[in-house]
Amino acid sequence: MIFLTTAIDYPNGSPHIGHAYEKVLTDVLARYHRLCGQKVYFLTGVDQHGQKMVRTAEEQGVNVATLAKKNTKKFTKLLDALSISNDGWAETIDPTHKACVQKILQHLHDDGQLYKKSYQGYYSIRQEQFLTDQERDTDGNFGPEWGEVEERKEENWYFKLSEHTAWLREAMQSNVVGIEPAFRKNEVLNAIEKAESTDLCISRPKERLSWGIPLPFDEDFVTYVWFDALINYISFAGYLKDDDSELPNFEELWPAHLHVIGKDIMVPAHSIYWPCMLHAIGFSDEQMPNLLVHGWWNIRGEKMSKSLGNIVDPMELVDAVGTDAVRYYLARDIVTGKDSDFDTERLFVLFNSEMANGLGNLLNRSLNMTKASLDGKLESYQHDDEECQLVRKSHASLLENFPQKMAEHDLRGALEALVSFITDVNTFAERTKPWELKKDESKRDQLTAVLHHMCESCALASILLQPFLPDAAAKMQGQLNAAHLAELQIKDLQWGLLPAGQTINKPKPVFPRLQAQETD
RNA sequence: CGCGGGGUGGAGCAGCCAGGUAGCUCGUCAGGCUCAUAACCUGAAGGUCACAAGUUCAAAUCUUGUCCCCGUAACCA
Repeated sequence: MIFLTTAIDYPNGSPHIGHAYEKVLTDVLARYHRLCGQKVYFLTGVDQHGQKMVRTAEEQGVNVATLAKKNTKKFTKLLDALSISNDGWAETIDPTHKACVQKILQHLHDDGQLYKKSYQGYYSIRQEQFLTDQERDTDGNFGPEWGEVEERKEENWYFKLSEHTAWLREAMQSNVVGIEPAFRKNEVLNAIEKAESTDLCISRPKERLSWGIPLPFDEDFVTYVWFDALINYISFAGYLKDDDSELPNFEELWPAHLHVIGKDIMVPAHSIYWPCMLHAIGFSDEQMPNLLVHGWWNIRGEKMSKSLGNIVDPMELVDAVGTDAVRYYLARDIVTGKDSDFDTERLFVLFNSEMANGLGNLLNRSLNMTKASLDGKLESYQHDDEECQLVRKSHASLLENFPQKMAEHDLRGALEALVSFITDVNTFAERTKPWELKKDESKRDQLTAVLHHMCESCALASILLQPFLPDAAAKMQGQLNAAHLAELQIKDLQWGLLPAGQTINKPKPVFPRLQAQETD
């Protein structure tokens, strides 16, 4: 079983293009694994607890639970709009999750991993954490990034993070916890040093924050939001579930094949806290998850921000250009792990040239000619020549390259391989000129061969496109009149997916060209 | 010397980890084709791969140094 997760989003506002990207990235991987014949469990969700939710609710003058519900809906709507195929849905206010978190806390408490102590120091309200001298700037002050800082003394519960850092360092160096891309690992190793000297405060006094999961052994406190949120990866995977629960079978899912996360939450949450938490709970090295850390979409070289007014709303984008174009662009124009520039013009250009003009047009011309000159039926044929062989060679090399790129999580590379194949087939059409062959009845066998090569190529393209653009792929298969293609797995793919005597359906553009610039 | 990322034809980027003819998309110029979504195909121009030194038979790729740019300042992916 391939267990894939995204980060769970913080619904104190509307989703932006970054949220959309992470979902699409993970969805493409999930669908690809399914295409490989693997069982997949794809989990995504929302992190509804935490002080910031409370503050946002106060600002808007609504009940925090109401706000959580309202904003959560925006995220589920986005999943629909993007055709995300998640199997599970994680909401941290779910009682099942709460029960699991409390069981884990109790276990850690009984195991001596937690202790209570009083701490006096400077507290950043915005960051919801106490500050140490390490956070002071060169002048000895706390910078503006911490917002309002006040001196505060309070008792809290701590997790003995420092007792696990030696193990973590070793685990990181030996790839027990895998991190992609590799260059991110250094950041983690540097961050471990800091964790060695500090334990993690995992509670917040109820008197000042009641919106959270109460500690089972101390009613005066609720759980720190990260400690709560990270556990979603196992709680919704069925860890410590009740017998009558409908959650999946944990032993089948765990460890997570990949936690797909953004670069901002790698350190410390996912690369320090999370492995140490699992280690403390009792998970072995073999049960450690892997991280796929993706980059950010910038806007014209600048960070996306509300103050700059350059936030890209994925819902508006889907409304304007459609699900296919958004999915295609997010998968196509970024190197997994790196940052990229979000550019609507690029979206138009790439989608129009590669999908509409390239693949869509290829399918359309192939079917039209098959319809017009062969009565829509691809009979068996004898003809073969060098041009046909070239197409089959390109077909074979795509079948080799595409899975390789996907295995490296290189979505862009996989799509480039697909586009390159499409170009080869279009070239094939130019050279063999089926529109001339049809004028000579004696060349009917050759014409059939050419059109079959074109349609066969479209059949393969439709299957490889499935993880990226499932709706478009289905439309292509509908026009090819070959619904059976959707049932095939990667290992089944070879030349000859369309049987002799295949009749095709009426062609209709699958990828309408995106028109002009959007009106903003 | 906090940490990290980056500097590649007009634009945007890949390639760098595992050195070996510099690649992709768009743009520009010229041509071809007409089955198709005014789409498709061919050819051309255009780069001292930031700079310098080093290692090597060979460096965009490895090492060292220098100069620039951008994050690390949540809106949080």
